[in-house]
Amino acid sequence: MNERYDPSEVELKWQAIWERDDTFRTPEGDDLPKRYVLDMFPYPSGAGLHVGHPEGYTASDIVARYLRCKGYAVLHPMGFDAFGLPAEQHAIKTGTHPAVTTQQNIETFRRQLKRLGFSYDWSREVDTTDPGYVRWTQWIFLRLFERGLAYQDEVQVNWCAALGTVLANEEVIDGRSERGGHPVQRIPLRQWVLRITQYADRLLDGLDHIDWPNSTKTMQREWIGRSVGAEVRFAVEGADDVIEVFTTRPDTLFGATFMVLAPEHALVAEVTTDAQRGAVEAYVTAASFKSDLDRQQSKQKTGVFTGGYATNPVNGARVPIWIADYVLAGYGTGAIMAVPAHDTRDFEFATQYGIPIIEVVSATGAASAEPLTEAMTEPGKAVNSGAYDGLETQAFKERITADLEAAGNGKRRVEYKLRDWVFSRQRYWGEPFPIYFPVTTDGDPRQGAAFTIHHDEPIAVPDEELPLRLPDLEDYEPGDDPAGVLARVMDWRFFQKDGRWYARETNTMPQWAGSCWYYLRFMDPHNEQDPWSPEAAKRWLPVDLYVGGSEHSVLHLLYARFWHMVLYDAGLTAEVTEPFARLVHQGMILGEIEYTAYRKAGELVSAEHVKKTDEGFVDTRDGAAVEAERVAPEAIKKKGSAFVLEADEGVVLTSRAPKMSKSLGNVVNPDDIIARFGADALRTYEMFMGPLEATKPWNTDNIQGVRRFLDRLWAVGTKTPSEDAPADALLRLTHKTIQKVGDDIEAMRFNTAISAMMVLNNELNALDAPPRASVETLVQLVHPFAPHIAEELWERLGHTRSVQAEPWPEVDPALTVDDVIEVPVQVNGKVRGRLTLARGADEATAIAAAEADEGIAAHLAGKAVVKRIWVQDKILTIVVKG
RNA sequence: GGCCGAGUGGCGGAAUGGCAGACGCGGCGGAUUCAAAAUCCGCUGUCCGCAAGGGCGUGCCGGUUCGAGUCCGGCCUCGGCUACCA
Repeated sequence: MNERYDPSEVELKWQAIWERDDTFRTPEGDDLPKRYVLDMFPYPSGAGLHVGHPEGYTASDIVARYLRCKGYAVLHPMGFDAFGLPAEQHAIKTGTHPAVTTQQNIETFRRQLKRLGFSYDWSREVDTTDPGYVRWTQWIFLRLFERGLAYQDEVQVNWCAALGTVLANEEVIDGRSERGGHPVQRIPLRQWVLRITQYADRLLDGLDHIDWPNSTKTMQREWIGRSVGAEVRFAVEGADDVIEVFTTRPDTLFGATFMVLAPEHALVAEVTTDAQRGAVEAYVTAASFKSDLDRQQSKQKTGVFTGGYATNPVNGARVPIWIADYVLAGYGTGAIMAVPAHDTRDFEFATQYGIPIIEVVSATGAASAEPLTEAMTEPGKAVNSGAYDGLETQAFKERITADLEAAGNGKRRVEYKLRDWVFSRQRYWGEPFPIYFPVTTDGDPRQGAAFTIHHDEPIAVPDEELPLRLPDLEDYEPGDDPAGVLARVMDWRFFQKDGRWYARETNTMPQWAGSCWYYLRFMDPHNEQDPWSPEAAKRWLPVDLYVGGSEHSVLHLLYARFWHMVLYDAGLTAEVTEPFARLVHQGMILGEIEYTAYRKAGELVSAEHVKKTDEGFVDTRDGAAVEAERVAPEAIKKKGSAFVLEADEGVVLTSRAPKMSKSLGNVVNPDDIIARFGADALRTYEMFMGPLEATKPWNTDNIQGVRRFLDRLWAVGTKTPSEDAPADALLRLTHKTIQKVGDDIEAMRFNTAISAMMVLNNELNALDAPPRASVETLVQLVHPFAPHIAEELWERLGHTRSVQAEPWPEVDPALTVDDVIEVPVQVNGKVRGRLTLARGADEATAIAAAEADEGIAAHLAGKAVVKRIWVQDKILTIVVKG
């Protein structure tokens, strides 16, 4: 017997060898077929890797290693998405330059990733904050700018004057800043915006041709939110103004009993009568202090009558105009025709303010006898609609849209929920925009001379001057200028050229910028002439497998697709329209399962009486507050379908796995796990936990089981093997295992692949001298999962080159099935016996054998056989009666 | 409210419409040991039974089928995402 398995010794040894031999360098040339296997690169936070990271990374690493063995040239790179707020906030607190913090964090991440034995080609590492990378991010921005896809606009932002900063929606609570509780107002601020809406239809259509999870495609479709309807023009009474509305239900035009403008709508002041002006202005001001979030969360609808009226173009009816914040300025035209009978929101509003409700669609084609009690939003037949009565909804929509168009009162219109993408941030730690503006000044603005910046004349920094670098700062605190931190850096901001003054853009790009194209840079990361070469694009695009969390289902994946399409239009993507051909999301890893008991004033309360509310836990019987208390697993037993306290069986507990979080103190650190069990055990355990896509609870006891598997594998691999061919049964098991593991890797069912390997391992472990052929096959199969132990055993089995360089074991299909099989026999749906038959035996043989079987015959005795169903090599079913 | 997903032993989980519970954890028993850890072997859904054997079992109700964890319809519970988009 050889020495014990010491993971850290084996793992560090092989990591050094891989590094020395450059084992995972991407092959040059294009003689091998290619596969591009990509992970979503991490943000290198100060906390280091958590156990969620290695889950997706291990999955892709298994596929990458497997594909190399299958004869593919594999591109499997890693990098860092390193711009972002935490480093900037750290800088504000400590004065440390974000670049310094970022580099430290990257080093930690890189070390941790290497310690897990991932087969990345580290020579291709990218860091989005590296000026050599920023240069090309800026270069791509300029391509967008040239194409008219990047423009400036006044966008409503959450401005907090007290903090001197623009806040994200999540940072605003009840109209006040999350930090400090200062008032926050919606103000328009000049921003860079990307015209993603121009690509809405292509982004939608492209989804039909990619192998992505359905849920993700659905989310993107809903995010884009294409809806077809009509634009309808309502003339304002007593003025020349026209209010345009967008509606998906032009067939309900006869039921429009009021109109609503968003408080920000341009015509609000125009239509308001003097009598109503005070109330309207107060409402508009109040609305400007509410965030989108607040508006949506308030349950009750509010609004004010403007005093003005418009005319319904189809019947000349007089329609009162209201303003209300349930109508969003940013969608459609910012104005609606309200049809309370057939829209839930309008119904609610009309009911509240006593506005008439006119039914214009009914299921039967006859108007209802009773007043409606809720909005009827289903299609049906038109009523109360003049000449259109009786028309089906769909036909009505088409007819009236055509009629409106003919009369000049409207037209067909397509709307999207998707907004253009606000692409600037008032922060320091991001890519500066390679844009500057002419300045009018009577002196040197850096010395305090007055200046005017002509933002309407943006000028691109020439490509050859990129990258435009960030200035170094002493102080990263946001200032009182909404234009951003960089606006204070006068020496950087202003410069003279040909005797004229210019000012740089002081906004920076959002974190998404770098992650929108990193998969392209990986193809050709050291190219100094171009962001990547046409040859590289032709060789590697598209990404064949992209693995990452479903939290990026919409934004990152939509933005990256958008940029890719723009770059496609620029002729840079080798005619590949979609960047990520196949996408897989790894599931979340939760903390260990916890059991919770509840106490009210010290007394235990059974869980069925406890309900979680926003304030905490309460007793549903009297509404009293209840405390949650964690219970150790030893103090628990199962009773029926519930868990109860062993000491008091009347007390029902709840069991659930909470998310890992610092505040719960249940975060598992991969470094600790590697120290105790080894990287191979961690990798294999994370794959063994369950299906890759599923949310799964962590359980440290279970990793011990995987470690035992590796210990036994070590025992098998270090025994002196037999040079004889495997016995028939073992040979067949070996081939079945090759088949299963290969199939499972391709379908990314790693948990069942591991269990198949465990079965073979257990068989081999029972032998004193396991046959070499089977042992070597097992080591090869294990290699993508637990590469270090596999390399070590492969070497000990007498091989001199890396197991990664070996071709994947061949399956003999004839050996993946047995000659003699056991076939169950059912009588009336219950298994009553089993037959041992030659594979391929016919029905007559099976029936004869079944009837000869004593146990089965007993169930047939005295009964009439109604039917026999013989499924070849699977099952024999006999249906009897009587 | 909407969308997506999931409910199977004490636990994580297996099962192209064809033997439910593979594999692993935990538990119980045994071997080894002076003893323990580690390791190895056996048992382990549940109920009845000394046993042979049998009954019941995949959240609930119903359906399709010779046969349903799997397909269909209706619920319940949990999780994630999203939320007045006219």
